[in-house]
Amino acid sequence: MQFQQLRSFREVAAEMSFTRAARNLHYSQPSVTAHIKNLEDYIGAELFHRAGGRVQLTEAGMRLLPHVEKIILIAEAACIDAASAGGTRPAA
Amino acid sequence: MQFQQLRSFREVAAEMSFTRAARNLHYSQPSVTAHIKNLEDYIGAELFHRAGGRVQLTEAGMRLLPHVEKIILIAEAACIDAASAGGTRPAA
DNA sequence: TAAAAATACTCCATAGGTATTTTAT
DNA sequence: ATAAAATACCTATGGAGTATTTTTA
Repeated sequence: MQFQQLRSFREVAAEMSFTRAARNLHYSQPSVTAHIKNLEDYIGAELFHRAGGRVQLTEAGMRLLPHVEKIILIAEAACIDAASAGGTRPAA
Repeated sequence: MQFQQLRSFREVAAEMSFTRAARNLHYSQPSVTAHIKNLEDYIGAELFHRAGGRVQLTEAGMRLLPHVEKIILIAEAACIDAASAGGTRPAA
C-alpha cells in the first residue's frame, strides 16, 4: 500500500473518472490505472466497477474511502505538526 | 512519504535502535537508515538525535510519532474492512 | 575495542511515460 | 465515431543489499 495509490484512489472516487483524476494529479491515465490495479491486488478486492464509460465504487471501495481520507488528512497534519517543531535538518 | 518509512520510524522509536529495528522488520540496517533519512528530508526536520550509541527522539520526532501510529492502525483497519466486503478480484 | 550508525557502491525491481488497442456508448 | 480504460512496451529512478568506514562510549 502506497500513498500515491491512496491519493489516486481518492481522486478517482471524487471524479468518477480515471482520466480526470490523472489530469488533476498530473499523472498519465495509465499510471492511475496502475495505481488502482496495484491497490486492488494489495487489498484483494475490486474497488471500482468499470463498465465502459461508467466508473463506480464497489462495496469494498465504499468501505475503503473514508479510511483513505482519514489517512491522507492525518499524514498532512503529521508533516505540518512535526515540521513546526523547528529543528530543520541542516544541509550537511 | 512512504509507509515503509513510517513503519521504520515507528520501530526505531520503539527500539531506540536502528540495528534492532532493522532486524525486527527484516531489513538491513542501512535500509532503515535510508528510510529515516528520506523521511527527515521530506518532513524537513531531524527525527532522531544520533549520538554514537544513544538514539533519542527529537521534538519533531515526538510530535510525529502519534500521527504515524494512527496512520498505520487506520491503514491496517482499512485493508481488513475493504477486504471483508467480499468481491475478491478475480484472477483474470 | 566493540557497538552501532553512516557511507559507498552495485543491482534490479518497479513506477512512470508514450503509443496503441480494446470496449462500450 | 468517440471517449475512456486497459494493455504493451521501454526507460530511468531509487530502494535494497553487501561491504566498509566512521564514531563514541
